[in-house]
Amino acid sequence: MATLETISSIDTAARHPIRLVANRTGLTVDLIRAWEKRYHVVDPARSDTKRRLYSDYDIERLRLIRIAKQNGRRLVDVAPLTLEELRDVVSEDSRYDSITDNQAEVYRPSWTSPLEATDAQDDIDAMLFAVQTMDQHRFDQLLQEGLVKQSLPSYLETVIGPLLREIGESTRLGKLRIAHEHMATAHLRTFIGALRFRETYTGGEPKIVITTPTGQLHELGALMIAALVSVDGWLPVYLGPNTPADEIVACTNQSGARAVSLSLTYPADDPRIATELTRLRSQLDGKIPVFVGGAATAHHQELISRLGLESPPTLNGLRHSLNAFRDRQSKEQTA
Amino acid sequence: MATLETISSIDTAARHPIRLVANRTGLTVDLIRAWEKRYHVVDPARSDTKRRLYSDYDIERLRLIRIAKQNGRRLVDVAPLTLEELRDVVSEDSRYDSITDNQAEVYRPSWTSPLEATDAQDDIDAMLFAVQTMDQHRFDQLLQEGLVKQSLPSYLETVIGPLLREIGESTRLGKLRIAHEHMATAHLRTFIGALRFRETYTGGEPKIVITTPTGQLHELGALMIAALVSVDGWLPVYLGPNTPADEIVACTNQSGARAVSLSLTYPADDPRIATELTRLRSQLDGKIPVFVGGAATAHHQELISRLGLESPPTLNGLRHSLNAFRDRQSKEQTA
DNA sequence: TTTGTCTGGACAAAACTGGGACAAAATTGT
DNA sequence: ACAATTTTGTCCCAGTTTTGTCCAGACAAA
Repeated sequence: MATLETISSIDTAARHPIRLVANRTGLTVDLIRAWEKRYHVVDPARSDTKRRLYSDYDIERLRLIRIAKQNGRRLVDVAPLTLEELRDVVSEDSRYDSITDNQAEVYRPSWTSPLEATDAQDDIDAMLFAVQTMDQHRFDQLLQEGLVKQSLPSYLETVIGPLLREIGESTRLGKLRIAHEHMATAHLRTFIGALRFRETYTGGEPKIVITTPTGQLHELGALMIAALVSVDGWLPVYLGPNTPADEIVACTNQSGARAVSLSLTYPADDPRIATELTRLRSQLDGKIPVFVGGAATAHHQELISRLGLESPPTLNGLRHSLNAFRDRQSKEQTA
Repeated sequence: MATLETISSIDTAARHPIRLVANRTGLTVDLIRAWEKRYHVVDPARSDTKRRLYSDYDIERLRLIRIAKQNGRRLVDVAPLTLEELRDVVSEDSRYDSITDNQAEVYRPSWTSPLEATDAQDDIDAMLFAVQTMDQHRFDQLLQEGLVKQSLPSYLETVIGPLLREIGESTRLGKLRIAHEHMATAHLRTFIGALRFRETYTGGEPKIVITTPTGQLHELGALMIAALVSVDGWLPVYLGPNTPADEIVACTNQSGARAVSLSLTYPADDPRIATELTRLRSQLDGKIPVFVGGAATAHHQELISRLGLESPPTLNGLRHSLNAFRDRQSKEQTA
């Protein structure tokens, strides 16, 4: 279905110079040539002066191989595969990857490998510095580069989330100006928003309404959730911040969504949170679960459990709960 | 209405000397000539004494080629392309810049309707329908496709702007729910935000701080301005909505921006608009012009003229004012 | 006069190519 | 666990192509 469409849309015309291929794939020029020399990973056409000319097909191949390598495959093993086989391998690996991610969460609570830990903190520090110096371009660049190093879910959990918290904290402490925070927020909004388009849309995905309730104006948490769940094959119906409970209900009904997720961050003690959550739960079909997340959930534990809402402690936990819910549902349907 | 003027918003009249072209494109005078000599990148008209005279069209071409080069294209490959082809190439490249997934989702088929002149209203209606039916995917698709048909400035002016107004109006009249408006806003935020990345940063661009003052929570107008001015070689320092005057000043000073632009939309009668604008103008270096735009400017004409702010009536007007300001400045500098 | 632009050509830096070397990292064998 | 082997990323070289910059002398504009 989607695969066919994807394949057919890849142009086999050779027209891209090696530099552009390097840009797009994140490989170095040297490496691309080395792979060709040793394993004939690709066999680009040539210009009349022997310059390499790559097709979209070649680029896709290189991209997939790079990901496969990152997942632990050896170049010798993946080099001879066709594009379709590569796709299979990569998607299989990423499934496995996400499982180990979750297990890792359970097994090692906080002391993630020293390498990864320092890496993430280094990245965050570099980003904070870019924000402080108002170096927008550098900030965007760092955001992009960071994503290359790991899977989207772990990136959101280990880098973007902490970054957001540190920016908020620094602003409160006066280490950053409000203007810095605004700039960073605007760029993060654009960056995370763009992530959602990376996932494929086939039409069959279960939908989930994602927003923040009335009074909660910070949307980045909700947006992160939207990006995250689309990785696992949900289709987010993203409503931005500050949506009244009635509207969430109406939207859920009209779109046929099977779940709702809300992000609560600031202000944490807004009394509207209680009234909105209560109204939402009472008006919404009981079969539709409501997930809440964000820094402000801690202030509302009692209410949340009384209303029967779910509040997984981390993004990964949310991801887990959602997938479990979906699997349970699809099992019930077939039975 | 404005259709005729804006569609041909790229002027083919030849009148710019080579120095100005160099200033605007960030290329050197020598380089522009070399490109012409070797690849006929542009073919400027000549004065009666053989001076080169470039049109806006030529400038746009040169800008795009510079960006294409930066994306890894070779001059030989891009030199013979038409303006439209160049736009395609550049937007394709910047979309795939660094590592992205899934070609199918964003790959633009080349068979888009040749009917360039189809009424913008048709597009808007289709988009409104997609919003009403909560068909997010269709909405995104329409936004993308619409952009192919015309230049970014005219697209913003003839489609996105009117679309925003109609969505707002329809929501007020009850034809759309708040949820619909929220969904549309969220997708437009992502879409317009992504547009800014089409332009590349070279380091030499003059900066302009863009935001909305305290109390103005709608950021799309400001974001449109940011996308627009980056087309003309400004580097927007975008701060999102709701920024206090002090912070705007601080940001302008730290970033070394040469201008400020504010978007005023809703609520139009917020008294904070007056106080914030007054404070901004008094604290800001007098040499830095402040441009205001948006639906709410009409309510503050008297204040605006009293403070000496500029309020061009349309996006295109803003564009022209800004470029005139820059050209005036660069002339003063060389003198 | 002084400054800027024009043409044409020269020159040098940058980028690409094929080939190979080398060391770090991963894997295998014992 | 340790050494041997293989895999893999990076770098260097010399030769070619591509691309940016500079120069000289003539002319035009301020």
